[in-house]
Amino acid sequence: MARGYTSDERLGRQEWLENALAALSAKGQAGQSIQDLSVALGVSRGSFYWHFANRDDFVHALLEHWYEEYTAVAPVAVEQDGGTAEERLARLMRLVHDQNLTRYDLTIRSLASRDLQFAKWVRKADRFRLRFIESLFKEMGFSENDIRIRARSCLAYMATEHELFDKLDRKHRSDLVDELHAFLVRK
Amino acid sequence: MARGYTSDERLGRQEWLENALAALSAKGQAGQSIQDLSVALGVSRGSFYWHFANRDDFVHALLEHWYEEYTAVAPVAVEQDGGTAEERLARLMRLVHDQNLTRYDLTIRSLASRDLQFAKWVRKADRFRLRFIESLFKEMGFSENDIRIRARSCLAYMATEHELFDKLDRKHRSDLVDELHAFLVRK
DNA sequence: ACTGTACCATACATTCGCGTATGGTTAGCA
DNA sequence: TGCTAACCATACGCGAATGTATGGTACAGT
Repeated sequence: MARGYTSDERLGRQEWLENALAALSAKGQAGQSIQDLSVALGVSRGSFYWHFANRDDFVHALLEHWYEEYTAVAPVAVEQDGGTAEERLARLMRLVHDQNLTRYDLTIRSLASRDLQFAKWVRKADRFRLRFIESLFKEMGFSENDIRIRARSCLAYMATEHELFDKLDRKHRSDLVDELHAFLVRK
Repeated sequence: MARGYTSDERLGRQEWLENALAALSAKGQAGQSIQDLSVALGVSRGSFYWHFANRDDFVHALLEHWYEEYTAVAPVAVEQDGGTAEERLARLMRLVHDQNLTRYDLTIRSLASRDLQFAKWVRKADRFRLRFIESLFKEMGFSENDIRIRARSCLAYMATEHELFDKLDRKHRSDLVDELHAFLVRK
């Protein structure tokens, strides 16, 4: 009683998902209960059960949200500005780095490991990313072998640079992305 | 009562840790309760609490076990056979791939995300791996820039190839490691 | 003013998981 | 044969988390 809503504090389903992603990644494996998530978003568990039927429904929605917002968007944004394949690859790498699009990868993979049905979203994302990067190297005229190894190097690096190198030296992480690009497109 | 032990079924602490790693990585985020772990190892929770004081004690021991058995061992095995830096890098990459030394990386990182104290083991492993790989490229005579980018590419690839590429095409994963080596040491 | 819709809080009931206490089984050793 | 250490099972108490049921607030439309 007498809590006094302001419409700013009320959440839609998309806001729930996006904020939950941030909360999950921040608090790690702890604080992943519905109670903890709710208080992190400033609401009660009643809000959660309004938007989601149960925990599995929530996780499934979270995976789909992540796939759309953090994987599917990148190639679209990169392709619409045109340019050579090298330029588009450079823009992709800069985009992924600058927007930190892989920041939730670990959290998502950890969540998805609970269930084979969940894991499908992750494999779908992996396949999608790899196919797109490979298409860029193919357009540059590399051999099948070169396409495979360069695309996979690029994917592995971009998917883990945040986790692996953030704490080691965060100053030059941005420059390293550009240098990696030069290294990968070298004939 | 009347269960009838055979000494094969009884577990030491190290066996507990090693088998728990496998169980955790197999069952994912689910089945990570002490109950689930115990039944996966064919014992009851009483066995767990004989070897470990509580859950945190177990996780801490698990991280230390993982660091020693899956990270610290590799450079030792590689260095003792000598050879050029290129040969040692090739042996390292083959060793990590063939023994699947990074197979528990994701599970470990997920566990370590619970606590800052836990996360120190992961960062220690990341630093250890990177320093060793960098030392090999340094010995090959690469510039500081080349050392950074090649060592990081190597580390990122080896740490994730199992997760990223296993389901895509497992037939050629082994060849890809050799091709990556050739790509990374190219002047 | 009235009504429906969207969103949220709170109070249950129930199950789950943790940690402890206690007793039991085996192998080795004297 | 007796004793001890290592290892395990089971039962118990308790707090935590899940899902549900219910009532309440705000807003938009009429």
